[in-house]
Amino acid sequence: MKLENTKIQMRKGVLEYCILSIIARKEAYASDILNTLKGAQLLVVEGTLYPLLTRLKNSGLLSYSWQESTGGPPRKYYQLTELGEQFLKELDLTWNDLVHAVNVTTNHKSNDHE
Amino acid sequence: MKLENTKIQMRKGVLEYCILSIIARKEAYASDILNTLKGAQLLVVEGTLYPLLTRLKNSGLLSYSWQESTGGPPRKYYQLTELGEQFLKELDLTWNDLVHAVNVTTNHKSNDHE
DNA sequence: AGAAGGTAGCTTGCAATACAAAGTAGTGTA
DNA sequence: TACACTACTTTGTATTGCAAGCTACCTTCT
Repeated sequence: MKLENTKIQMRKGVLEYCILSIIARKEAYASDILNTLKGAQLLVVEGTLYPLLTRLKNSGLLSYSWQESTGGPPRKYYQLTELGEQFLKELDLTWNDLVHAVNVTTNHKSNDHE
Repeated sequence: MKLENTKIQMRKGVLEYCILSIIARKEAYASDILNTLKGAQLLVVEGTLYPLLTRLKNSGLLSYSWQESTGGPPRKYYQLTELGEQFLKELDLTWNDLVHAVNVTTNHKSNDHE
């Protein structure tokens, strides 16, 4: 039972929420998102992100537009749709419920300040 | 994109942590565990719990003993092994890290008091 | 004694998602 | 043109929760 695997499993299911939040703040393309996640110690790889972005787009939560980059290939910038913003609000509540439920179950004292 | 599905996905990966925590406090059998989880608004079904308990036992984190019940069939009570207790300590940290990372990413203000 | 009801444990097929790895494509520079 | 870098995409694999169905034990009722 690898701790690293447990981290991966715990990460499952919350990435959607994180990614929608990142995009909600400011339209972003994949590398932006990966770097923001990395900055928060959430290490995610392309093979995860791209299919996820596609799923969110196909579900109507995201839209995208192509934009020229300053010196490389064009980039696919994503924005939240109206539906996406609504959904994100639900996810805020859902996440909060989950944290509360887990902390109650584990009798966990959160050190989180925010 | 169903919100209910998102809840399920978010739940994945944290149940192991919750279950180990419940058992760490006091040895328990499956229905105990299900009821405790239900009490914390974590609805889990037998099809999830039994394979999970088996996996944890096979990984050396849990041990079990059969005990007579007061009026029904015998029960399988689980306890944490030494290894299980060590692992749970790691999970405490891991969970805390994840909550922090997600809250940072989502700019989430936790309403959790604990 | 047998049936019914309740409790307890178990398994399997399916769906969803993260990872690892490999590949394609556009732009700029040597 | 070839190479390096950036950006996007896809696929096979592994893991885990859910839904559904099943077996088995104990007690009570007929």
